[in-house]
Amino acid sequence: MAYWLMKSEPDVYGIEHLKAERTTLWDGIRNYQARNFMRSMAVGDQAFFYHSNSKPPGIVGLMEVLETGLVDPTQFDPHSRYHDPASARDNPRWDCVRLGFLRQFPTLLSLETLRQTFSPEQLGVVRRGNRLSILPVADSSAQRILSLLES
DNA sequence: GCCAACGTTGGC
DNA sequence: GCCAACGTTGGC
Repeated sequence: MAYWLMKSEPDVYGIEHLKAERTTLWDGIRNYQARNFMRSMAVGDQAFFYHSNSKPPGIVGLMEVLETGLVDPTQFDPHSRYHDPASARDNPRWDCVRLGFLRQFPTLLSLETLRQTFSPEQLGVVRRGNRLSILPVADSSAQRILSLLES
């Protein structure tokens, strides 16, 4: 079982939304590197939910990968901000995964604390200017994050 | 609002 | 294939 970190702006889609919905399609990813990380996800993997563009930014919860290799429907929706006219229905460019709510942490684990704990090599999200919205998290880092949240 | 750190696009 | 221009993310 692998760990991931997935960013979302809480105003757009936050942990509260997922808690209410129970599961969600993680669509709208339009970055090839992030897409490829999604493609390497397996059912049963877990992902930290990271609130970006919020005060303060940080990890707020934990999700579970329920389904993989799903076609992202928003690429074919002309009314969606994620519409991609260059993507063909018989050869979709973008896909997504279905995630399930596991838990919301009682406290937020801030980016500042993450920076104090991890180097950019250990945890990509702490690197300044990292725009990737989906990142792998090493097992040891995931355990460290979980232990920080317990204390 | 600024800017770092990219990714994308398009002319050549 | 190179590279300048431009766009986006996201912290501060």
